[in-house]
Amino acid sequence: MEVKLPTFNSVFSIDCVIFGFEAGELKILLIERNEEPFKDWLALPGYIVEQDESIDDAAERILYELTGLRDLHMQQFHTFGEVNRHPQGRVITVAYYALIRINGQKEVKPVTQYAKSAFWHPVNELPKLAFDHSEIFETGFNKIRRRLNYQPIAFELLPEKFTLTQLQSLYEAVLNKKLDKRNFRKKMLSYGFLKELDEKQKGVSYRAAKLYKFDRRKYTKIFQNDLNLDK
Amino acid sequence: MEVKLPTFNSVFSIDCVIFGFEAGELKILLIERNEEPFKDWLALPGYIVEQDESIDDAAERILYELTGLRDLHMQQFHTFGEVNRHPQGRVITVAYYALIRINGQKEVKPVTQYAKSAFWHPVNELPKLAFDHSEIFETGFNKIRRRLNYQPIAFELLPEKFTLTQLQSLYEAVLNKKLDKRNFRKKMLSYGFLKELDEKQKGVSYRAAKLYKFDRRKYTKIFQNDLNLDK
DNA sequence: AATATAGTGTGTCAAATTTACACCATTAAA
DNA sequence: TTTAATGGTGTAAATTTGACACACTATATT
Repeated sequence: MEVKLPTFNSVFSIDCVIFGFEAGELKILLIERNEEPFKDWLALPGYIVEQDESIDDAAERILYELTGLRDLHMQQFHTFGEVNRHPQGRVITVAYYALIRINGQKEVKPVTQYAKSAFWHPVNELPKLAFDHSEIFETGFNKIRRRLNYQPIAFELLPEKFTLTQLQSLYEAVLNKKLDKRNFRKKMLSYGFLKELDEKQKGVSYRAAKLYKFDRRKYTKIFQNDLNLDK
Repeated sequence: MEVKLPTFNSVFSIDCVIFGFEAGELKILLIERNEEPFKDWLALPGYIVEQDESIDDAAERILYELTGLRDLHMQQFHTFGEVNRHPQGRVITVAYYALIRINGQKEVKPVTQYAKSAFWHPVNELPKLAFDHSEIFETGFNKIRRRLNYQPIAFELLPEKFTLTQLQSLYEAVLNKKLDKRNFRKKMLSYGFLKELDEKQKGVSYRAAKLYKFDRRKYTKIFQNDLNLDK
């Protein structure tokens, strides 16, 4: 079949808002750009979509190239299509978010030349970012804030085994408000998808807390009747 | 500043899922295509974004050209970017929804040649649509289903003056389940953003119901502290 | 050994919200 | 006048939410 489509000079890109949680603080991944425009500026990891890859595939590839991270569960959340959002031409960008356990070991590091470096930065006190990336970040942050209450996204940010206090402080960081400890625990445990382990926290200089695991099978069993919330 | 961007043959389009409510049924706008590919098929109103218009502007323009409808409050909900979703090349599409009062008078009618006709079709019993439009519709329908509970979208579908029974049957059509009349009314009225009018329904052959209006000012006053849910 | 420190883990009651449930009232048409 | 169709209303039980304080435990310090 012949291709009859108009051949505009339209460019598509992906930008990623990758959240992590470390030392009680919510962080996102930023890169230092190594290309014009906005050379040397801080930006969200993002790049151009190739002709022969779906946008979901592109999101994974681009994140990998700019940060070395793979196999995240990325979720599209908004498309930004203002005419002048890119100084060099028409670029429409699809924004994705993902959540990840920050692992002290695993260094984030660009695989391509497009970025000089990649690093975690607390979401409070973010500097001004390249392009409209500050707006993209805000939109994404609002998105996960809302989803926290009806999607099990918190557990993607925590280590596999976590204490209820860690879980609570994550909720507090995302929602930006204090929660009541007893009510929080009562509620979380009442859902029935947290599995209490026989293990305790280690290396703390105070009474060690019990560790829990998120039981995804139970979760989906409990919520299988809910509407599909993705997309 | 020189344009250095790659010049891929990427095409952007917009597709619209326009909901209406008539005779107790939820409907969407379909067009009959007048162009290859999928000539003569039914499809969502959609077309290609121009170089010099934002995607939000494009959505309004395209909807107008294909259906004659203007000034709807359109809301982006998802971007579809599979490589082979369009048989003639790479086309990424941003999907929008809008809600509108179906007005017996106001005929929907294409302004361009791209569509032969435009018409309302019940969301149950939808035929197979062109491209991946069936999937786009499903995604959009799920979206408004969810939003119904925390955005005042129901009122965009109803006439300015409506009865509580009409409001309830709209909720039932969107959520696809029966609701309890007394509880529904109690709840709706308790919000305080419905204004009871001194008027009654006319032309019915049974006891006429009171008419109500949605008071948007009160609504925003009540919910101004909520998170911004757009985007 | 005693003590200080820091965070863990737990229960109850009041208030608010949600749910289930049925019958008389009104209007127009037959 | 009767029938058909829908409008409009209240209460009680169950569930959920929200407020609230203190004893326990493990380690580090003296």
